[in-house]
Amino acid sequence: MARGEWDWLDGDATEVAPRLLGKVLVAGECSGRILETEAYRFDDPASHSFNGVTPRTEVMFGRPGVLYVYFIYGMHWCANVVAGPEGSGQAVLIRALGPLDGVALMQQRRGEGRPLSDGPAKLCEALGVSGELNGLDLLAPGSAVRLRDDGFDGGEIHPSERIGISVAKEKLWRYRFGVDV
DNA sequence: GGAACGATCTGC
DNA sequence: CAGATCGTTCCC
Repeated sequence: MARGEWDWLDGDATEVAPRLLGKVLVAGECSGRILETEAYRFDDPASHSFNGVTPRTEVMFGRPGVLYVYFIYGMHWCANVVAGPEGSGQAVLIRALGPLDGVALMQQRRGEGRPLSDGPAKLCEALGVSGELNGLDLLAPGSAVRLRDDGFDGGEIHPSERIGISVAKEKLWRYRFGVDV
């Protein structure tokens, strides 16, 4: 992959997901710290990639560090970071952010009084992420959405069961910091 | 061509 | 706790 500090994205989703905690997701003037992730592996019946390459999952089988955005329940978008190795069909769902920059705009997009980014679809709405950004390179400096590492360390990471799935519920592939940050 | 269902959120 | 709401996938 040869991207220096992001080489670790080229690995199993269950290793990449905890490592994404604490990193910053930047979208235009808005940004937030990643506080919750879930891993979806290629051999995982809960993963979109489980049944192979389809028009939707094509991006999941692409390069690590790419944004995979999917549409769910007829109204919501969710954002993932493709993990590696390339062609293996793995991704990490971003489930929650702690708002950093552009909070006023995020609140405007979400609606007054509504929570900003404590859910996968909420954070997409807050950051203005939708299907047209699917396949974007999160590691390119000029991208509309990108990842940043500011050296933040949130401490201990707690694995738990993933949310909203009907199969493979026993896997502890949801990751959060042990203490609120 | 049709039907079932989904990595969610909201308001009742 | 159920409704909203439609793309994706699979089966006939």
